[in-house]
Amino acid sequence: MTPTSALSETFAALGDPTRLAILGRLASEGDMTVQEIARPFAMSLPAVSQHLKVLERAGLISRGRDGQKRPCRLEAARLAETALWFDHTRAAWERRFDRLERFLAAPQSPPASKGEDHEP
Amino acid sequence: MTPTSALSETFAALGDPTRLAILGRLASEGDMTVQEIARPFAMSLPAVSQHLKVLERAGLISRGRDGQKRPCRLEAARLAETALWFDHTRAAWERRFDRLERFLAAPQSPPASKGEDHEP
DNA sequence: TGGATATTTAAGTGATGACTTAAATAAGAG
DNA sequence: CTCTTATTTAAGTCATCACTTAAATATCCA
Repeated sequence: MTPTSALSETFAALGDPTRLAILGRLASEGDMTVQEIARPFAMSLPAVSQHLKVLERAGLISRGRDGQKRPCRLEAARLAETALWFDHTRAAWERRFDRLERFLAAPQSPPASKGEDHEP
Repeated sequence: MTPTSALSETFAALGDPTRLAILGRLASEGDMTVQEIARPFAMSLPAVSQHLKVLERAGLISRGRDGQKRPCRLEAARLAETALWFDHTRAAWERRFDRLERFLAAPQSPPASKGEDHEP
Protein backbone atom coordinates (compact mmCIF):
# COMPACT_ATOMS: atom_id res chain seq x y z
CA MET A 1 0.00 0.00 0.00
CA THR A 2 2.09 2.84 1.27
CA PRO A 3 5.35 2.83 -0.69
CA THR A 4 8.33 1.78 1.40
CA SER A 5 10.07 5.10 0.85
CA ALA A 6 7.19 7.02 2.45
CA LEU A 7 7.04 4.56 5.32
CA SER A 8 10.72 4.89 6.01
CA GLU A 9 10.43 8.66 5.85
CA THR A 10 7.79 8.50 8.56
CA PHE A 11 9.91 6.20 10.68
CA ALA A 12 12.88 8.49 10.17
CA ALA A 13 10.76 11.37 11.46
CA LEU A 14 10.00 9.30 14.56
CA GLY A 15 13.69 8.55 14.97
CA ASP A 16 14.50 11.62 17.02
CA PRO A 17 13.80 12.05 20.75
CA THR A 18 12.72 15.67 20.39
CA ARG A 19 10.17 14.86 17.69
CA LEU A 20 8.92 11.86 19.63
CA ALA A 21 8.40 14.10 22.66
CA ILE A 22 6.58 16.69 20.53
CA LEU A 23 4.18 14.07 19.22
CA GLY A 24 3.58 12.72 22.69
CA ARG A 25 2.67 16.13 23.94
CA LEU A 26 0.39 16.87 21.01
CA ALA A 27 -1.38 13.59 21.70
CA SER A 28 -2.00 14.18 25.38
CA GLU A 29 -2.39 17.96 25.48
CA GLY A 30 -3.94 18.71 22.11
CA ASP A 31 -3.14 21.35 19.52
CA MET A 32 -0.31 23.71 20.39
CA THR A 33 1.46 26.70 18.90
CA VAL A 34 5.14 26.57 18.03
CA GLN A 35 6.03 28.60 21.11
CA GLU A 36 4.14 26.28 23.41
CA ILE A 37 5.77 23.28 21.79
CA ALA A 38 9.20 24.85 22.10
CA ARG A 39 8.88 25.92 25.74
CA PRO A 40 10.12 22.71 27.45
CA PHE A 41 13.06 22.22 25.10
CA ALA A 42 16.54 23.62 25.55
CA MET A 43 16.83 24.66 21.93
CA SER A 44 16.14 27.66 19.74
CA LEU A 45 12.78 28.35 18.16
CA PRO A 46 14.04 27.78 14.61
CA ALA A 47 15.28 24.37 15.66
CA VAL A 48 11.81 23.44 16.83
CA SER A 49 10.32 24.92 13.69
CA GLN A 50 12.57 22.68 11.63
CA HIS A 51 11.51 19.62 13.60
CA LEU A 52 7.90 20.55 12.94
CA LYS A 53 8.60 20.78 9.24
CA VAL A 54 10.01 17.24 9.30
CA LEU A 55 6.94 15.98 11.13
CA GLU A 56 4.66 17.75 8.68
CA ARG A 57 6.46 16.36 5.62
CA ALA A 58 6.10 12.91 7.14
CA GLY A 59 2.36 13.52 7.49
CA LEU A 60 2.49 13.13 11.26
CA ILE A 61 1.19 16.61 12.02
CA SER A 62 -0.79 19.28 10.19
CA ARG A 63 -0.86 22.99 10.79
CA GLY A 64 -3.71 25.46 10.80
CA ARG A 65 -3.70 29.21 11.07
CA ASP A 66 -5.05 31.27 13.94
CA GLY A 67 -3.90 34.83 13.43
CA GLN A 68 -0.17 34.95 13.81
CA LYS A 69 -0.12 31.50 15.39
CA ARG A 70 0.26 28.21 13.54
CA PRO A 71 -1.36 25.61 15.74
CA CYS A 72 0.02 22.11 15.25
CA ARG A 73 -2.18 19.07 15.38
CA LEU A 74 -1.27 15.42 15.58
CA GLU A 75 -2.37 13.48 12.49
CA ALA A 76 -3.71 10.34 14.10
CA ALA A 77 -4.55 8.85 10.71
CA ARG A 78 -0.94 8.71 9.60
CA LEU A 79 0.02 7.36 12.97
CA ALA A 80 -2.46 4.50 12.60
CA GLU A 81 -1.38 3.90 9.03
CA THR A 82 2.23 3.63 10.15
CA ALA A 83 1.35 1.24 12.95
CA LEU A 84 -0.04 -1.10 10.31
CA TRP A 85 3.48 -1.98 9.24
CA PHE A 86 3.98 -3.76 12.56
CA ASP A 87 0.76 -5.69 12.10
CA HIS A 88 1.75 -6.78 8.61
CA THR A 89 5.21 -7.77 9.69
CA ARG A 90 3.97 -9.73 12.66
CA ALA A 91 1.38 -11.42 10.45
CA ALA A 92 4.05 -12.53 7.99
CA TRP A 93 6.14 -13.77 10.89
CA GLU A 94 3.26 -15.81 12.29
CA ARG A 95 2.33 -17.21 8.92
CA ARG A 96 5.85 -18.55 8.70
CA PHE A 97 5.55 -20.20 12.07
CA ASP A 98 2.27 -21.79 11.12
CA ARG A 99 3.84 -23.29 8.02
CA LEU A 100 6.77 -24.55 10.06
CA GLU A 101 4.52 -26.09 12.68
CA ARG A 102 2.42 -27.86 10.10
CA PHE A 103 5.60 -29.17 8.53
CA LEU A 104 6.97 -30.46 11.83
CA ALA A 105 3.65 -32.06 12.70
CA ALA A 106 3.78 -34.12 9.50
CA PRO A 107 4.81 -37.81 9.97
CA GLN A 108 8.01 -37.47 7.88
CA SER A 109 11.46 -37.14 9.37
CA PRO A 110 12.07 -33.86 11.20
CA PRO A 111 14.29 -31.49 9.16
CA ALA A 112 17.00 -30.73 11.78
CA SER A 113 17.11 -27.00 12.44
CA LYS A 114 20.02 -25.35 10.62
CA GLY A 115 20.81 -22.11 12.45
CA GLU A 116 22.19 -23.09 15.86
CA ASP A 117 23.54 -21.12 18.78
CA HIS A 118 20.97 -18.38 18.66
CA GLU A 119 21.34 -17.16 22.26
CA PRO A 120 24.93 -16.04 22.90
CA MET B 1 9.00 2.18 30.29
CA THR B 2 11.52 2.04 27.46
CA PRO B 3 13.48 5.29 27.60
CA THR B 4 12.69 7.69 24.80
CA SER B 5 16.26 7.59 23.52
CA ALA B 6 16.10 3.81 22.96
CA LEU B 7 12.72 4.14 21.28
CA SER B 8 13.95 6.81 18.93
CA GLU B 9 17.01 4.71 18.15
CA THR B 10 14.72 1.87 17.13
CA PHE B 11 12.60 4.18 14.99
CA ALA B 12 15.75 5.60 13.43
CA ALA B 13 16.77 2.05 12.53
CA LEU B 14 13.40 1.62 10.83
CA GLY B 15 13.86 4.89 9.00
CA ASP B 16 15.73 3.46 6.04
CA PRO B 17 14.15 1.62 3.09
CA THR B 18 16.92 -0.98 2.89
CA ARG B 19 16.60 -1.91 6.56
CA LEU B 20 12.82 -1.98 6.31
CA ALA B 21 13.11 -4.38 3.39
CA ILE B 22 15.56 -6.57 5.30
CA LEU B 23 13.19 -6.87 8.24
CA GLY B 24 10.29 -7.65 5.93
CA ARG B 25 12.21 -10.46 4.36
CA LEU B 26 13.35 -11.87 7.68
CA ALA B 27 9.73 -11.87 8.81
CA SER B 28 8.34 -13.70 5.82
CA GLU B 29 11.26 -15.94 4.88
CA GLY B 30 12.88 -16.65 8.23
CA ASP B 31 16.51 -16.60 9.34
CA MET B 32 19.02 -15.70 6.66
CA THR B 33 22.76 -15.32 6.29
CA VAL B 34 24.34 -11.99 5.39
CA GLN B 35 24.91 -13.14 1.81
CA GLU B 36 21.30 -14.17 1.37
CA ILE B 37 20.15 -10.89 2.82
CA ALA B 38 22.47 -8.95 0.55
CA ARG B 39 21.57 -10.77 -2.67
CA PRO B 40 18.60 -8.62 -3.81
CA PHE B 41 20.28 -5.31 -3.05
CA ALA B 42 22.44 -3.28 -5.39
CA MET B 43 25.03 -2.53 -2.75
CA SER B 44 28.24 -3.98 -1.40
CA LEU B 45 28.37 -6.65 1.28
CA PRO B 46 29.95 -4.33 3.87
CA ALA B 47 27.09 -1.89 3.35
CA VAL B 48 24.60 -4.62 4.20
CA SER B 49 26.72 -5.70 7.14
CA GLN B 50 26.59 -2.15 8.46
CA HIS B 51 22.83 -2.05 8.11
CA LEU B 52 22.64 -5.28 10.08
CA LYS B 53 24.75 -3.79 12.82
CA VAL B 54 22.31 -0.89 13.09
CA LEU B 55 19.38 -3.30 13.30
CA GLU B 56 21.16 -5.36 15.94
CA ARG B 57 22.03 -2.33 18.07
CA ALA B 58 18.39 -1.33 17.89
CA GLY B 59 17.44 -4.79 19.15
CA LEU B 60 15.45 -5.55 16.00
CA ILE B 61 17.51 -8.57 14.99
CA SER B 62 19.83 -11.02 16.72
CA ARG B 63 22.60 -13.11 15.24
CA GLY B 64 23.64 -16.67 15.86
CA ARG B 65 26.62 -18.62 14.61
CA ASP B 66 26.55 -21.55 12.24
CA GLY B 67 30.10 -22.25 11.17
CA GLN B 68 31.30 -19.34 9.11
CA LYS B 69 27.77 -18.05 8.69
CA ARG B 70 26.04 -15.55 10.98
CA PRO B 71 22.34 -16.21 10.55
CA CYS B 72 20.15 -13.18 11.29
CA ARG B 73 16.83 -13.50 13.02
CA LEU B 74 14.07 -10.98 13.44
CA GLU B 75 13.48 -10.05 17.08
CA ALA B 76 9.71 -10.03 17.19
CA ALA B 77 9.73 -9.02 20.85
CA ARG B 78 11.39 -5.68 20.19
CA LEU B 79 9.09 -5.17 17.27
CA ALA B 80 6.04 -5.67 19.48
CA GLU B 81 7.55 -3.48 22.17
CA THR B 82 8.07 -0.70 19.65
CA ALA B 83 4.54 -0.99 18.34
CA LEU B 84 3.33 -0.23 21.85
CA TRP B 85 4.32 3.40 21.39
CA PHE B 86 1.54 3.77 18.85
CA ASP B 87 -0.95 2.23 21.25
CA HIS B 88 0.09 4.54 24.05
CA THR B 89 0.00 7.58 21.85
CA ARG B 90 -3.40 6.72 20.44
CA ALA B 91 -4.68 6.05 23.97
CA ALA B 92 -3.52 9.48 25.16
CA TRP B 93 -5.14 11.02 22.09
CA GLU B 94 -8.44 9.31 22.80
CA ARG B 95 -8.38 10.17 26.47
CA ARG B 96 -8.12 13.79 25.43
CA PHE B 97 -11.15 13.44 23.17
CA ASP B 98 -13.15 11.81 25.92
CA ARG B 99 -12.40 14.69 28.26
CA LEU B 100 -13.36 17.18 25.55
CA GLU B 101 -16.60 15.38 24.80
CA ARG B 102 -17.59 15.27 28.43
CA PHE B 103 -16.85 18.96 28.67
CA LEU B 104 -18.92 19.83 25.62
CA ALA B 105 -21.79 17.68 26.82
CA ALA B 106 -21.94 19.68 30.05
CA PRO B 107 -24.79 22.26 30.18
CA GLN B 108 -22.44 25.29 30.44
CA SER B 109 -21.55 27.53 27.53
CA PRO B 110 -19.43 25.83 24.86
CA PRO B 111 -15.77 26.99 24.95
CA ALA B 112 -15.45 28.22 21.33
CA SER B 113 -12.69 26.17 19.66
CA LYS B 114 -9.50 28.20 19.37
CA GLY B 115 -7.52 26.75 16.47
CA GLU B 116 -9.44 27.50 13.29
CA ASP B 117 -8.72 26.86 9.63
CA HIS B 118 -7.30 23.41 10.08
CA GLU B 119 -7.71 22.19 6.46
CA PRO B 120 -5.79 24.44 4.06
C1' DT C 1 1.68 53.99 10.96
C1' DG C 2 4.75 51.79 14.18
C1' DG C 3 5.77 48.43 17.41
C1' DA C 4 5.35 43.94 19.70
C1' DT C 5 4.55 38.95 18.98
C1' DA C 6 4.73 34.50 16.23
C1' DT C 7 6.99 32.03 12.96
C1' DT C 8 9.99 31.13 9.06
C1' DT C 9 14.04 31.66 5.91
C1' DA C 10 18.96 32.03 5.16
C1' DA C 11 23.38 30.70 5.87
C1' DG C 12 26.81 28.40 8.24
C1' DT C 13 28.95 24.57 11.29
C1' DG C 14 30.01 20.16 13.35
C1' DA C 15 28.32 15.45 13.79
C1' DT C 16 26.29 11.51 11.84
C1' DG C 17 24.86 8.43 8.02
C1' DA C 18 25.12 5.62 3.88
C1' DC C 19 27.90 4.15 1.09
C1' DT C 20 32.70 2.68 -1.29
C1' DT C 21 37.19 -0.27 -1.89
C1' DA C 22 40.87 -2.69 0.23
C1' DA C 23 42.48 -5.45 3.71
C1' DA C 24 41.75 -8.32 7.97
C1' DT C 25 39.65 -12.23 10.48
C1' DA C 26 37.24 -16.74 10.94
C1' DA C 27 36.11 -21.22 9.62
C1' DG C 28 35.35 -25.29 6.45
C1' DA C 29 37.47 -28.36 2.77
C1' DG C 30 41.22 -30.51 0.23
C1' DC D 1 49.06 -25.65 5.27
C1' DT D 2 46.57 -23.49 1.50
C1' DC D 3 42.48 -22.23 -0.90
C1' DT D 4 37.87 -20.73 -0.88
C1' DT D 5 33.81 -18.87 1.42
C1' DA D 6 31.53 -15.78 4.90
C1' DT D 7 31.75 -11.75 7.30
C1' DT D 8 33.83 -7.75 9.45
C1' DT D 9 37.08 -3.79 10.10
C1' DA D 10 39.43 0.25 8.36
C1' DA D 11 39.51 4.33 6.11
C1' DG D 12 37.81 7.65 3.21
C1' DT D 13 34.04 10.38 0.63
C1' DC D 14 29.82 12.85 -0.05
C1' DA D 15 25.19 13.96 1.55
C1' DT D 16 22.07 14.77 5.18
C1' DC D 17 20.97 16.24 9.89
C1' DA D 18 20.49 18.89 14.09
C1' DC D 19 21.52 22.65 15.53
C1' DT D 20 23.03 27.99 15.70
C1' DT D 21 22.49 33.30 14.97
C1' DA D 22 20.79 36.96 12.16
C1' DA D 23 17.47 38.67 9.28
C1' DA D 24 12.95 38.37 6.87
C1' DT D 25 7.88 37.90 6.95
C1' DA D 26 3.25 37.95 8.84
C1' DT D 27 -0.19 39.47 11.95
C1' DC D 28 -2.13 41.81 15.78
C1' DC D 29 -2.71 46.02 18.63
C1' DA D 30 -2.57 50.88 19.88
